[in-house]
Amino acid sequence: MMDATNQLRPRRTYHHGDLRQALLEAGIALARVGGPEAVVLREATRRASVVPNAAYRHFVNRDALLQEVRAAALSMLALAMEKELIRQRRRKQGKDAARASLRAIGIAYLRFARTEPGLFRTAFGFPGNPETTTQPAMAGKSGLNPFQLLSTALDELVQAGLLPVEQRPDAEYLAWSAVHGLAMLVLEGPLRRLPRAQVRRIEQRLLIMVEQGL
Amino acid sequence: MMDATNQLRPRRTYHHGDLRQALLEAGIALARVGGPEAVVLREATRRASVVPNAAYRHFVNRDALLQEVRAAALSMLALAMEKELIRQRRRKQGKDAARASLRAIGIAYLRFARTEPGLFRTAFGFPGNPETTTQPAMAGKSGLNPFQLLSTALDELVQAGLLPVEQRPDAEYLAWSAVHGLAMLVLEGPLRRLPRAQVRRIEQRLLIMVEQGL
DNA sequence: TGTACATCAGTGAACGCGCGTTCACTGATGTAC
DNA sequence: TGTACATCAGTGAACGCGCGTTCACTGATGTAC
Repeated sequence: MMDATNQLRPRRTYHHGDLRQALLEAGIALARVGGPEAVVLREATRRASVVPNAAYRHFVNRDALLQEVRAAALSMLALAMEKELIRQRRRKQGKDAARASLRAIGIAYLRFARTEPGLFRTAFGFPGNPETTTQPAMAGKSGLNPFQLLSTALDELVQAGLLPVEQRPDAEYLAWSAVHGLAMLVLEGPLRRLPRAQVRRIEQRLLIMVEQGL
Repeated sequence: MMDATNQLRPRRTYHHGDLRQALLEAGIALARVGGPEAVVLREATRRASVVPNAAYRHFVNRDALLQEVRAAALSMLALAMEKELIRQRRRKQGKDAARASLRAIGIAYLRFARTEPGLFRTAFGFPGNPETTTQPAMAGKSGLNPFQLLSTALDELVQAGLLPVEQRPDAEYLAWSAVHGLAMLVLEGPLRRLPRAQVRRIEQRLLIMVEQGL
């Protein structure tokens, strides 16, 4: 976060300095708390201590801002996945490492949904096809977005001989479905009120189910 | 649909006859086309040829109407599941029948999401805990709601010796997650643009994955 | 069987809400000479 | 180095939007005697 930029108090200068960035950060903060529908243009400008229509110097409309917030959320998830990949693969080789990769992706996804529900919903909770386009803003350090990281993990599984080549095509959709579904049910479905510990156990079992079932 | 009730043209009588039912049907029609957010009180009253506030004689507020629409959607899904159960279990016994039951639930769920996306989203696409409460309005002919039908199928699996008893608890959440996730990805996620045939193939594989993975 | 009256289910008019967005503007910045 | 002027990034005021919801009302229905 910038200090002089993304402020709530009135500016001294007439010009803001970096309004675009400030609006984006405000948008991310809003999404974090309330999901995509909370990304309200007027509120973002309020937080940047700027008049509502000033936003139009930097974004063609509200949706443009929202898309950038979404890209940022996807990028954060990619980063979290990369981190978990390193952690899970530590001291592992061959088949173990391959299994650890897929597991890491799943764990990071489910944890992101749990710890950042607003951003998760912003990333996935409304129509859009974020995963197929390759846009650096959605990626982590590796330059891969979450979907591509999953694909890579599955490729690894094939190379390690743990997934038959003929099962490889579209396998990301199977894995993704399971993990995404659980995330949604926990987030805003009937599993919302389940105790955290129970949810964690279900998560573990789900990941095993995917591994076995693929 | 009633004919004299749910009309678009002005009534002859001052009283409507069955406004409550007409509003509910209008609400379902709206949900069918545009999902939960399309269930707009004013539009429902318009369709019933009635002034907006007349709705308040029958529903305490918009949300009350929406909840009834949702219950109706869940009930329709339960009905579809019951139908598919009969179809899939035909001429099957023992283990085959048990497997067919789980399969039927999954198939019906995925088909409902595909053919009635608006109602599906109304049933599951927003916060709420519809599955745990036992409310007849959400149920099919058997009196069971979709979640309970899934539970029953899993019990059957245990009885047939296809699912270890110790794996039974919470198994519905695993199965549901997979199927729900795919439905969401197809409906408003990155799989939206996939050709129907490919989606069908993925659906088949997903159901197999669940069966194997449980 | 007829009338008086309470109850019910509609009407009519109006609110506030906060949003996204457009318009014509002005203060600040940076560049050419 | 100083000045004139174009460009840029903000301001100020206002819109229409359609919604959910409240209020005081009136026409129709059904019930008690």
